[in-house]
Amino acid sequence: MLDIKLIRQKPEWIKDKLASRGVTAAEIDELLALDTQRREKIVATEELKKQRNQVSAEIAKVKREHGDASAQIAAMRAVGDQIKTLDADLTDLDGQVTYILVRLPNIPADDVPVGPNEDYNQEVRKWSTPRQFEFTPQAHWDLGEKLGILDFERGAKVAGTRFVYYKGLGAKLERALYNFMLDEHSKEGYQEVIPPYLVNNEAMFGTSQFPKFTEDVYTIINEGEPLTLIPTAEVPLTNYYSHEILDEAQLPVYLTALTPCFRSEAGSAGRDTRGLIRLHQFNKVEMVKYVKPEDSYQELDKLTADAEDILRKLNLPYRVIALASGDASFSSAKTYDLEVWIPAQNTYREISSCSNCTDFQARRAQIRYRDAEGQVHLVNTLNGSGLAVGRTVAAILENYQNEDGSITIPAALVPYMNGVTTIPAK
RNA sequence: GGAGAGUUGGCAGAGUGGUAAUGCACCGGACUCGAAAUCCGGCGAACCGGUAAAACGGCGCGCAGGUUCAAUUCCUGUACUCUCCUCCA
Repeated sequence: MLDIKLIRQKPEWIKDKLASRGVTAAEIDELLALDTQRREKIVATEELKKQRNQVSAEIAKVKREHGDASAQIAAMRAVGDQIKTLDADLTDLDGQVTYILVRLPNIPADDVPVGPNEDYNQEVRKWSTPRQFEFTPQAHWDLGEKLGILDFERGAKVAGTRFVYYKGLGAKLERALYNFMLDEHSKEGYQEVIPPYLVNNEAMFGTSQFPKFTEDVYTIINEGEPLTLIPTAEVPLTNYYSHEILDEAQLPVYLTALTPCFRSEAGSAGRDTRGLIRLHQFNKVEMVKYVKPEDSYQELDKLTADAEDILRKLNLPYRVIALASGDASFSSAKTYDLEVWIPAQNTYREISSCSNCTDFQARRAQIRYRDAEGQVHLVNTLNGSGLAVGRTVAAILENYQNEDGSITIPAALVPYMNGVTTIPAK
């Protein structure tokens, strides 16, 4: 959520900044008009409330002295009615202001490429070079099925399309990967947590999946109370400190968690229908940071480096993309995507997204800190995948495949695989 | 699932229709070479409006409604915490 005061002060700047994110100038103008009305009502109602407070004090005094206050009481009855009417108007205007405000995306940082979609993304750097195969590399789903470590058919039978079973060394590879990732992040100072996988609407609002993106998630109703299966651990990790005021000395806070992620993938029909790239349920190791505002961009670089480090240690070629303003997520001011090389598709595919959400989520979720002078400020929040585990399995299967269909286990993972160095061909 | 108790400033903790005591902590001053102790004074969450900045005002006793001229106090609903019972991986 943006600061309404900032929108009041710099409306033209806001319009310009949000134009490439699909926000029209008319929306901002409407918001400001409603905000002006709202503040006029506030002044009017507070004036009456002041009057009521003063007269009520008089009434109290008269009553204490056993006098007659019926004239004042009658007057205040009328004032009370006026207040009631004004407050009702105010509630209505508040609702209208909030409706628009919570649907405005974050302001892109100054160095973010401006553009409406992914065509305007910029490659920042590339690491390593894709391997040259002396044979035609197979897709990971073919490898996985042949090796008996992935079973998409039974996933579909039992749950539906976009579900999978991992088996045997496939399941162990997934487990090895996330243990490896969590260990690496722990070394960098992230505290490992196991959060709830179901969250309430307030949490979904705090990280701004709600109210705009209700279609993308699975929500279950339990005795009338909705709970949503987390689409990412960002939700429970970032809401961990919601409605709290931290001490400045506590910052920065680094958290990491492995969780399953659940996404309805509404609107992605026909895309990545095979394999591990786009499933309704997948594991992801997430990193979340709470930092002071002045540190947030430096922390974003570190966060991105921490995600990259996993790919480097697995020796998987990747590139770093700076997302264009129109391609970044709703709450992000600046996002780097990491894309890993997928040989069978002859392209790079997203495996991590690292974002600085500045104070956007902190304002929604009311996450603040108190500085040495006792002043209260919003924290900045960041999140990044480190990494999407299923996609990492896909990348390993494809990049580490041998001509006979066997898979060499990356050296860094061998200790996590109990010494297994190869997934043998069948 | 059942029963009871609780939720008030950084902490502790009173109040119970007339508009939030008190203690500790914190800040300033006195005393002192300095400190402690003592004394005097002050500050009280967070938020909103207002202002050039102030002043000032509103709100504020878990949350949401209601009754009332007036609600921390009464009524209704609800969340969470604790204790006991019940059940359970």
